[in-house]
Amino acid sequence: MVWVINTQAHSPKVTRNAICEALRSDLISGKLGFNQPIREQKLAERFGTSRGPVRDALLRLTQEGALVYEANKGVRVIPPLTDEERSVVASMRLSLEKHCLAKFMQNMNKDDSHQLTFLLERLTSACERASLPGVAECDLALHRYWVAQASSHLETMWLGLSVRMIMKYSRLTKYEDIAAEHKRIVEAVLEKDIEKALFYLGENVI
Amino acid sequence: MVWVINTQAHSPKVTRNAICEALRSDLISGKLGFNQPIREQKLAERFGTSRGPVRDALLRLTQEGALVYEANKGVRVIPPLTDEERSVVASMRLSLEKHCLAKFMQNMNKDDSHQLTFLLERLTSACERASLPGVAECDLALHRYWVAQASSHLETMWLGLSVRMIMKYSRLTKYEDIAAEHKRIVEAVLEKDIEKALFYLGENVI
DNA sequence: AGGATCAAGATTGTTAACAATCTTGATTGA
DNA sequence: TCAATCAAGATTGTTAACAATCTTGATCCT
Repeated sequence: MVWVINTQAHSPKVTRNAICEALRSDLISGKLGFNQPIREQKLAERFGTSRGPVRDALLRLTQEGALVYEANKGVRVIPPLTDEERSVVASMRLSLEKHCLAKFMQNMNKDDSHQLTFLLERLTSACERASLPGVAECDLALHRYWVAQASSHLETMWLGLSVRMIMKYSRLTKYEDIAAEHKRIVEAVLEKDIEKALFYLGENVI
Repeated sequence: MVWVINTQAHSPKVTRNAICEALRSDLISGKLGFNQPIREQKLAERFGTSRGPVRDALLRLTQEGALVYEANKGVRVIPPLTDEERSVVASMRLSLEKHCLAKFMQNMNKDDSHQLTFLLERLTSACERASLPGVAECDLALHRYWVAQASSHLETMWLGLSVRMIMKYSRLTKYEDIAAEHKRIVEAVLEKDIEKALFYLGENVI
């Protein structure tokens, strides 16, 4: 995530996307409590735009599953998944991500390796700083990389699954474990050992 | 799906939803060709609203995966999934739907039975009429029923998976098979035979 | 006191106008 | 002829004003 929010009017292309990513980041890191209503006007002021683009972003996050919508009442943060729902979503995400990782490893080039190394370093450093928003975001960014490289079709689907999962879970895992788990995965990927990579991925995505 | 599209201004509450469902129906039934661009103004005229609600609906279908968006160029119908992608999506949908069907069968009441019978009849009749839009829609409506009853959280996710799948596939299956497959499933459900129901579901969702 | 009714404020829903961007096709120059 | 340039039209992006709906709290009646 390298988005820089532009409160000025210089690059209007990314406003919608930027609002969306910023809000998602807030949701993942738990800055917004469950069931808390989201007000369009507040966000419009925060991002220096009108309500239009804000509505676009909210609608998108709603469809992604991070927010729920009620007619004439706006959106609010979804209540957490039940354990049952969570396990279904996790198994879906795992099978999707295994497919993507395997496919990604077949076509991986030198630049991909550098990107992975970079993303892993970023995650490790966030874990050392013990910054929850940072960890959650870097974690997702790493996984997202190989999914996106494998299939842009599947990327949006993966996003929805992952955001829902991490909103419930990222509050109670140990930072050192996260860093170590991902180190194992990335090492296996760089060694082109598909079986090992998928195995460690399976341990990580629960 | 009992939505009645309101081109008049009398019940403005459902415009967004109505536009969304109508477009999805068009997409499923293949009225719009792959990669065909979708123009906001045309749709606004068709539904008798301004571009605002139309944009909302397009954005939602984009996130759902039926359309793709390019900055300043609007949306267009997604190109079909590759066979690889399709098999991943199918297995995700199957695991999601198996979970939901099992859960639904545990809590099923008398009204649910009637609904299922009704939806099955509707599907059968659509198959007899050999109307592709009708078959695709009734097929989805039946599956959607037990998913929605089991978990509204999972419903939106399921929709995205199913729409993508059916957009590629619904063009080349035999109508009699569809009716028969669903008859088997619903009968098993009404007999409360979970194993049998899940088995037939697995044969149907490919 | 307790509940119903109503009005004021807050919030979302819709619209139309305007701005920015892209596309298309004609024109120009070599 | 061919490519580059430019202008006109089409299309999307944004905005602000207005309409519809919901929420809140005060008032009134029993």
